[in-house]
Amino acid sequence: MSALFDLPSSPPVSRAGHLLDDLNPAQRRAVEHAGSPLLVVAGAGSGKTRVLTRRIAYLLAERDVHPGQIMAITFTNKAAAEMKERVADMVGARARSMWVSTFHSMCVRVMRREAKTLGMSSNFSIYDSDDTRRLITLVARDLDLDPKKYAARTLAVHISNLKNELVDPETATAQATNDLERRVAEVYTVYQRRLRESNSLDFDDLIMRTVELLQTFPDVAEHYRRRFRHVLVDEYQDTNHAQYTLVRELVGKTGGEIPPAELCVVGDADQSIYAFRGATIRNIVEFERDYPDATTILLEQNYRSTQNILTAANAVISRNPNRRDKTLWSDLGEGEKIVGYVADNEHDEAAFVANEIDRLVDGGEVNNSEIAVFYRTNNQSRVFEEIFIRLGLPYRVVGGVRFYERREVRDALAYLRTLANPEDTVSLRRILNVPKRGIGDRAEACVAAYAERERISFAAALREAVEDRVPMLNPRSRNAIAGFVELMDQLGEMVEREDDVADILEAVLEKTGYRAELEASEDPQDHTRIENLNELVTVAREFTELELPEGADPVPSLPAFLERVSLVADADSIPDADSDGVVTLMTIHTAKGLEYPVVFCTGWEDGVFPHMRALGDPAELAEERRLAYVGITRAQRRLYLSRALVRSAWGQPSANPASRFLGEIPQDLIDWRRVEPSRSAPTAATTWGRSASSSGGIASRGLSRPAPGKPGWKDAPALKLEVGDRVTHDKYGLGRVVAVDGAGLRATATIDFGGSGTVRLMLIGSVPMTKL
DNA sequence: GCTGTTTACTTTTTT
DNA sequence: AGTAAACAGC
Repeated sequence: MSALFDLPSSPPVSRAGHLLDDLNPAQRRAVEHAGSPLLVVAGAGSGKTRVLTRRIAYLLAERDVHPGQIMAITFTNKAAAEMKERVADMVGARARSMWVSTFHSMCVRVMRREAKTLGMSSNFSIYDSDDTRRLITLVARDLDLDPKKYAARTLAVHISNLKNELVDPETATAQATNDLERRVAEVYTVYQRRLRESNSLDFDDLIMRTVELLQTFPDVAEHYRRRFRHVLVDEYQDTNHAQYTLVRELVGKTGGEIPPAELCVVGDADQSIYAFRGATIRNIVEFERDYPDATTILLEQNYRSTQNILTAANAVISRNPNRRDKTLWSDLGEGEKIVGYVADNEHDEAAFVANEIDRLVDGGEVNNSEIAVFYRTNNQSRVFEEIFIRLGLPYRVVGGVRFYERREVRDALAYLRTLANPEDTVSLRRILNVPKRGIGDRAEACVAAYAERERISFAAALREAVEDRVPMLNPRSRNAIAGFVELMDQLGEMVEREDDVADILEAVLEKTGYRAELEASEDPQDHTRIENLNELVTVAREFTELELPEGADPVPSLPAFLERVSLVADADSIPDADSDGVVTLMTIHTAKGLEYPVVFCTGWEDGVFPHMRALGDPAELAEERRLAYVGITRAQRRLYLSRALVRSAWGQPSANPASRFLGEIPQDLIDWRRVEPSRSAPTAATTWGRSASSSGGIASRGLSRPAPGKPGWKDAPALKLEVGDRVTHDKYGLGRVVAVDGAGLRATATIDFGGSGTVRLMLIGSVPMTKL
């Protein structure tokens, strides 16, 4: 870009004025603040990105900061790219020497550079959650754990949590107090060893090991502290303990060799919706305690939504305990009322949404791309898709099964990863017999056992197998393995020659027969798979072509491509507001950070939203409420809230009470288009499953579940309860059933007793409780 | 070693 | 209802 901006001695004062001109006083203070650590509490829609980018531009223009001294950390690649672009728009090409990246890619960058220090090779693979789960499955099998009692996924979650807390395997072992914890520690220990042997790091390792690096090697830490004098962190409420520590290590301490870097974090505790992934609100809440001389600035003016929408959002979020008081306001006027709708069932709800979209678009008020439909869980998208297809309403679902998680894409990438890092055992074993080439479980186990015994890598053991040094291996398998090794060697030559990734990938698909197998298949799904693979080739092709002309980057394309692919999820696929005239469907989680003129927030039912799993736990319920807050605040002009009286889940229909969050919104803000039929009116018994011709009353009480085709209850619970039933308990008093689980002897009900809390009770035997 | 069948399990998922 | 992984039988 313009060379003008590259001159260090030209920070015209007028530019600074320009940088601050259109900011409100709080935003301006956040941009100008110098010295002490700064916390910007930025409510939804309060111009947080604008503050961050302006602050960076201001540092460069007004405070003589060199771009190379700036590190800005985000959570998504999309956010990083956007920030980089917006800064570049203001300051030009100088922006290129800043580090603007996600936590993970920042750590990869550091780890590649310092790999040797930690005894690793810099071509390490990065394992995503699927690879992680696979490796844990292998480890658990080796340890003879009962896969039913210790599911790989559960173990993975526990290990991930330990890593997020920076607990190493030794500490985990020492701290384990019960059977589960001991098992987890055991698996963790072996898992970590296997990762090391595979020259691989999982997502959590990227952070944890970088922290380890900085803490163990002061000179390394010092190098980065000298370089980065300004650290900015976006979405601070989403940081976990490891990331928090990483930031502290980067910034350094007062009284150290080097004065601490200037830290600026931006976030909103009310929008923390990733606690289940280890994010802790503590980091933002306790910022002032962690950094005693910190300054806090509140951004409360919202530039996105009308006041009615904000009032509703404020009302809901204010029910959360222990929160810093913050009230969003807008000068955009009250705006339209929020529209409420009570549907008979989920189909009815979808039909309402579709009709309403039709009406709004026909009226010329908005076009499809300005409309979004949100739901709590991905499976709720189906009904909307069905009706949108029927009506010919163009839509796009964001999220769900991702491109890079598709089986065929992962298989292809596993080949590439094996070629780039032969020690990557998980990838190697994934493709060992894909497509089928006669190397079955039996043969694989033999090789694995041999590798383990000889303390060599799986890849090395395969080569030994070709030489017939692996015992118990039948000759047929041996030949199959020889063929596989030969194939990989051929492909390996292309890697040696540093051919383009796209060419290597093409060769993989051809020589392995992967594509041929799919082409021969009758299954229509396999047709889609071929298309996905072609898409992957295109991505690879674009990648090489994109990298070459721009940077004088002599990096071979394979490792670079793999890194990009493992760290770039395709959340970029969210259509721009002005793109192709399509309605967007997604979960509320995915919607964070986005905004739409018209928002349909659906499924406001206790058990759906808030989710059933959250009902029993105040902390989880608070998170659901933040989710509600996020959902509401995505809307600019029009907000619709809907719920269904009956919704089918897991094949069985169930009647759900209204979401408690609905009641927290001042009712005068809501224009109810349709309400629940009055309870007192005698309602004809509703037939399950039949569609909404009747008034769609509440599930009648006492109507035991008709189980056609299934044998009757062998041990019927003493009390038959349905979600939504009201009960009175001798000890807890009045309550409402929020969930029913299990059958017969194991039937339990989760009951919200209001002030007395939510309790899960067995329904067997004499229950001190009566149904009202 | 491969394939068809049964069984358990289903929240959210920036990397 | 739909899936993915474990299991049984060829």
